[in-house]
Amino acid sequence: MGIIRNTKSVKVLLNEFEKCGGAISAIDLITRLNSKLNKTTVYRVLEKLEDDGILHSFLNKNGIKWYAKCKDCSKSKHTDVHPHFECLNCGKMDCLNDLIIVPKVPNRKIIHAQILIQGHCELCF
Amino acid sequence: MGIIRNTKSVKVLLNEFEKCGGAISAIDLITRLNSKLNKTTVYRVLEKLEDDGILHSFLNKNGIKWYAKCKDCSKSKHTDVHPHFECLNCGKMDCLNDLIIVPKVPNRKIIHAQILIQGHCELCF
DNA sequence: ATAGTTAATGCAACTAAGTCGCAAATATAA
DNA sequence: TTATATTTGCGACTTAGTTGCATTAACTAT
Repeated sequence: MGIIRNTKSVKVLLNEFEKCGGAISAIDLITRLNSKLNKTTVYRVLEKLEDDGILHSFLNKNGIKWYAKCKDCSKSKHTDVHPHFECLNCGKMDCLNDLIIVPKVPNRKIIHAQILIQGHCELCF
Repeated sequence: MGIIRNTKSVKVLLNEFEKCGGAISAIDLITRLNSKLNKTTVYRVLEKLEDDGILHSFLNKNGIKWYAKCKDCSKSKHTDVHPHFECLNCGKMDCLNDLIIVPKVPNRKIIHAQILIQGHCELCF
């Protein structure tokens, strides 16, 4: 999988992340780009960009999918395991820089971890 | 909110958690109990049991809602903030006992945190 | 540059988890 | 036992995300 061709859709989507700088939900992207791209295309390109280590995805407290740019990930591994912060007031999502120490769990093999911290952001403080 | 009347639905649902001992997804409960309870009722009673601090809910990696019994929560506060472990092989979900130290985030008020650890469980090890 | 190949796109129809309104049933208090 | 208010079941609905397929566009080799 992963991005093979440098299409208009890929450019449009990456540009959106460039402009905004932070995380964006899939549905929000679909709304914003609905004159330029089809819903299905948005979902498919996001998936590929994630496979390629360019974006990473995570869910908010309602199970809605969000995407943000990766810092140091590649096709082979997503090393970038950081917590996400969800503002319960305005709904904004941020990637936090802190690395999380995932506790060892006896008799279990840990592959990945997702940490969602909820509260009020700088603006809604 | 919260449970007011001691109805059949409440007993049936709590009994299911008693039998199983662990976490159960809402859809799984609906399937298991579909001869006894209506889908809407299941969702509504689960919500009330959560309000009452008897159950807590969390999402798996696909955004599917799971419920499990609380240990020391009440109507007024859900203190029980522990990580959940999702087996990527068999789909089982477990509550882990470890308490997680949520990192402080400058300029933000932290209200809650959700930690989902993914990997292989004891059986799928 | 051009034609041929293969991947990407758009569209419409679909899936599935979860929600809502309302009438009927049932638990509790008086 | 009756009155009242909550709970339940049902059907219809909502919405994020997926699928199949025909069309279009990007890349490759000539």
